[in-house]
Amino acid sequence: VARQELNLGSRSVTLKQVATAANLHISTASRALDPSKSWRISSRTVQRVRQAAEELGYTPDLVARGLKRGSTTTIGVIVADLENTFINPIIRGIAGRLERDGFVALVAETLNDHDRFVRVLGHLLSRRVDAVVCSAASLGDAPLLKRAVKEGLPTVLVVRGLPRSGLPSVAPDDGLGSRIAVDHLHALGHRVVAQLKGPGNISNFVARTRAFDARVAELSLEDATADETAAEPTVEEGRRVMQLTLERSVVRPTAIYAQNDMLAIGAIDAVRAAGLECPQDVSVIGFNDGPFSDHVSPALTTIRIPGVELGERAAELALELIQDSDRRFPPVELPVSLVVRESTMPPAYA
Amino acid sequence: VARQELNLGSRSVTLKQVATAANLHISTASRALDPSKSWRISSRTVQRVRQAAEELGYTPDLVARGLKRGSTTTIGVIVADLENTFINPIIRGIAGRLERDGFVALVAETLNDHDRFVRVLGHLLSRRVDAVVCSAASLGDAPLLKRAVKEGLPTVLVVRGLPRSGLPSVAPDDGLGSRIAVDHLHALGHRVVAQLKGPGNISNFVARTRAFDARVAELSLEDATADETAAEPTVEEGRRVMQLTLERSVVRPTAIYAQNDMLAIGAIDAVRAAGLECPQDVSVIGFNDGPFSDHVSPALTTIRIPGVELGERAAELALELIQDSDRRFPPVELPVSLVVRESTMPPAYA
DNA sequence: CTGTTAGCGCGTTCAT
DNA sequence: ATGAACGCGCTAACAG
Repeated sequence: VARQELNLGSRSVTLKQVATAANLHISTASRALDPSKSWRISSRTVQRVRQAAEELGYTPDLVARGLKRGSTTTIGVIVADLENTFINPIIRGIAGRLERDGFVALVAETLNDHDRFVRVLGHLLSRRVDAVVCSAASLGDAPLLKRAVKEGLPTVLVVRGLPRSGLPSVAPDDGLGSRIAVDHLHALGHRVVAQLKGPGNISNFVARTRAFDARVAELSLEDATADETAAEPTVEEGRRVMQLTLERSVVRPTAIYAQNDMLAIGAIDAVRAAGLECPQDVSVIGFNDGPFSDHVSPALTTIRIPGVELGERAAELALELIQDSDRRFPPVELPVSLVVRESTMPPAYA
Repeated sequence: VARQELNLGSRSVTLKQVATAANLHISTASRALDPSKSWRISSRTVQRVRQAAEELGYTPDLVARGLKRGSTTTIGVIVADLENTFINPIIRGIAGRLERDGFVALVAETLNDHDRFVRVLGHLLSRRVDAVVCSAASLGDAPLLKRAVKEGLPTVLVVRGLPRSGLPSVAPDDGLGSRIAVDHLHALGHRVVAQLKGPGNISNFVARTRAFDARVAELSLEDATADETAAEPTVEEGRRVMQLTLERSVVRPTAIYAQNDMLAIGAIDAVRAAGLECPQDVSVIGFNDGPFSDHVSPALTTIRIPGVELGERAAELALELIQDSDRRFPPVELPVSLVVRESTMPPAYA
């Protein structure tokens, strides 16, 4: 019994050995073991082969199969930064969806460095991955990725889209998120707001900025946003830019729209460092609702993106593209939603 | 220039084509491109081959190479749960170290399910990974992993060791961590303490429990630990067990040793739910110092494990094992350290 | 239904 | 210093 559960298959047992053990030709064994071919084989033979395989502990060599078939049932996943925990749900979603089809994810990191991006992509190409799902695209990366597509590598963007590139993408509805955020602050009574902008070379932040500006104008709110932009979407940068916002604004905003949770957390730090309180003096709303956003202090009001689903949908597209690489998919935008917690409240004067 | 940067190599360009373009035999081209063989080739020829490869955009087919060489420069990484953000630094460490040697990590998840573990391991075997780094081992898993070793798959454990299994491992010094934690609470003046135990089938929690018990006895502290153990190291379970601890203890502990940060966060929730305050009424110390532990409320006092380094060292061992699979490594224990933040303070009566 | 043959792309003998 | 030939393990024609 225990013996059975531990049966992993032997690396060294080859299909030929199975065939020999079953007194059959290797290709018969091959077909017997392939569910899509075994109907051509007498069921008695199939049984015989299966049993021989079982007894010897045969494991198909996926490398050899990959060479022969020209496909590896592997897809490359390119992420910007593995320490950025909000991508965990994305990876989970991708891996989960892939598993159902027997695919596996090869995860590689770019650290937002373009040279690394090029190298990583080349490496994945070299590994003959069947497709790539990329959540690390910066705005200048379209030509690079299109080059990969031209090489016959199906490519799907996730989270970070590349507008007007024609590349299939699955991204959160950033415009909607900004509008929901601004509306929330407006409804609470805030009249002077500011945003903490993420890097301008990432589509999501551009879209969030634009939609925020538009909504703020529509609602005739006062915009106290600083000129400075966060160089990276990190806690440190959030702290830095928030400090600048506080120092330089002629009239202090009572609410901050941070373009992601990291920036929001940094902003809250800066608020405290300035001797103020969040949310009493300054409300802060974030974006993403990553792990822990509900446990920071104060619990973060934020825009939730459906992380796992983004990953799943992206993997799904990749899988379909593998089947038919000529298919075209319009960009997918998944809805986001408001999660109200403790970091926002009506302004003091309301 | 831009053209150059985008040069990813063509999937379809084969070594043979390069050889033909250079008017050479394929095996000469092969040697010319292999740094460890190219010294046998006239440098003029090497140049010629390199140039041809460059111009055609040749990319070595790592699948074919893998089949031929019998190794894939790929190592499998088995983790319990991708959503558990404290493994991010581990993965980062592993991937970072591997990259230096041109290796790549194939990440797979077990969800702490034994059947999945078996399947995952079999799959990695099938993919012919050159080694496995596993941070998902439960106490019963030694036979399974040893089976893999017997199949010729170098295996190293990271974070979660398997004592007396003989399997190489790189883990935090859990005993030290417990002692540091208890000493910290003791130094603050606490006399009645309790621990929140993680699952008993994971070596780290067992070791932490044992060392805690020993230290508490040495210092003659009163132990108000509940019988109940967390079924998983999660916030929810921390909440549940802490509630039980509060309800059932005859004399309420003034300080809690949570065996990881998740449990600690849950414990703090439960403290609040009971109408108490952390740290004023109950101090809480955690373990791991994962991402965000410094931003929860109150900022968590905890035992820091060197996540990235654990990953790096584990990858290092795996790499060495690949070179010489007969090598034996004694278990490595990396030191942990106390990080004092806001969740601990002297007891009210001190 | 089953056996035969021919490679996938590459590295490594063994010759020359 | 280079070429020829073989085979890694598997699958996909093409027989029969």
